[in-house]
Amino acid sequence: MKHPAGSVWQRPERAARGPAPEYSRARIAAAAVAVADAEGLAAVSMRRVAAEIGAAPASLYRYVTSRDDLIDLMADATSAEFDLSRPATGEWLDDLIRLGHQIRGIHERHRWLADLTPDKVIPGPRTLDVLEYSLSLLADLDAPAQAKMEAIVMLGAVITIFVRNQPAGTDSTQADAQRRAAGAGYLATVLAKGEHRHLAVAVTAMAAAGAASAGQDEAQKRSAAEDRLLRRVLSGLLGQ
Amino acid sequence: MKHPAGSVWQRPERAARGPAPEYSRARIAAAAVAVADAEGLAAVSMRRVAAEIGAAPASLYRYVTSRDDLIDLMADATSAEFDLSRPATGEWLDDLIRLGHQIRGIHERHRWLADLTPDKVIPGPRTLDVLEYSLSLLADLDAPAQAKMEAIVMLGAVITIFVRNQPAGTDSTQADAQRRAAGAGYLATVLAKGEHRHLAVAVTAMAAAGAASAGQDEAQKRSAAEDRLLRRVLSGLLGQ
DNA sequence: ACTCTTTGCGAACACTGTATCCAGTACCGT
DNA sequence: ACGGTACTGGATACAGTGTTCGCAAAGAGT
Repeated sequence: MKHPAGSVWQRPERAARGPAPEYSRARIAAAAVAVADAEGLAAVSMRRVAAEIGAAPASLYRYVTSRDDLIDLMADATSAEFDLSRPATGEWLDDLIRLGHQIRGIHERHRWLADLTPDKVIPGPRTLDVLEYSLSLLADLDAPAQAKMEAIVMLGAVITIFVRNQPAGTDSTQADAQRRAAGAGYLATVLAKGEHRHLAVAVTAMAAAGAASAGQDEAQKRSAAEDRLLRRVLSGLLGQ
Repeated sequence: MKHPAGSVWQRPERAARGPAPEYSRARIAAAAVAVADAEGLAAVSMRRVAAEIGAAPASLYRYVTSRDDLIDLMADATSAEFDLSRPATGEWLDDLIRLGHQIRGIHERHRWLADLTPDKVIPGPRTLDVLEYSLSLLADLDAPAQAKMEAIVMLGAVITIFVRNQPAGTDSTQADAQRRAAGAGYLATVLAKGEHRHLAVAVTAMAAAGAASAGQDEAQKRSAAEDRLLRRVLSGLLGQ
């Protein structure tokens, strides 16, 4: 066999025989996360991460069978930032919203998470713990297990949308910002032609709302609006 | 200036002077879409698309300034497949669901659409037409324009999730399927350890539902379940 | 007919992920 | 104690990738 089968998580981190590894998955993942936080997911190349920890590029493949594996490691590393200690309060919607706030915080710390395709990442142990915790918040709710799962997936998806539509603190990559601006420019020229009546009013409405939330405590208003939207979606999915 | 500024859509397709272009954006986009349909988005490289239309790799850059531009072209090309002729019926929820069915159909024909990051693609003219049409379906509904926009974005996002969680007809790439299987394997070993009670019941429930929809007319049931979920989400967002 | 702009393209650059091979090392079973 | 074994880190190489540059040819406008 060429590669030891299965995901990163099934392979033992340390081999039975042979010299002690010089690095570790955790250290590699941390380095990769740091690079992604600072320069975006595209900057996370095997060579870059290897250089960051002082290793040769090919050495990483002793810890990881592919770049996808590395990204699995990164994703699970962020899942470790959840606080899963707070038990269910009995108000499942509030609990879910609170969980949403955690997700949002983590997404803001690691904006590259929004670039991941959720179902291409193999969930690691910490991610599965988060999933278990999320479901535990809904344990007392009388709903089919499938609906609960859907609601949790939805929670993540909606928050991803929130984060994406939020102007990045330090604007992602310069090229990305340029593309965004180009898109806005084209939209303006199309709207100026006068067709697209409904789109025009929607765009101006959204622009007004965006300008309103430019202030600092206006960010709270935006957050409140997001909470309201989340409540609607979740209670639409799970509510009676 | 190095590059003519702005998105693909603002630049004129044909230059005023000089020889007539040998190819066209439409033809390039069509070739790229064909490649993506058959072999996935990763197979869409400049060299590949160029070869497909019988051009040299560097020639594509006369029509497109980057691969991102090419993908903009591809995305907008799929938007042309919408039927925007059917006017609003007065039942906005039904109209939205019908629109959802169109989205779903297009996503099934072009599974790579699920790999796109929606807000990194600059919407082209056809996509803006679809947006205008979508909003027109909600014209008579008394709701803030922003909420309507959110609902439409949500509609697309939910359907993307549907499509992703659907076993691909001809399974995407072989490597992708292998990773999926690896993930399932790891999940099984974790669940076997006995912790993750809630996750265990959820997973078995989803597996049972998945097995049930293996049959042919059982696919209709799944579709019905999706419609129900969509209705809940949308009426949760826009309903009174 | 002449000029200019634009086209198509060969070649090259700076990357990327990854496989292969090799020397050295530390454990295991004897 | 000591092979043999299984591992480690790494140098090198390969097949791709997106993209740029410079240049010959060719069509449109004057």
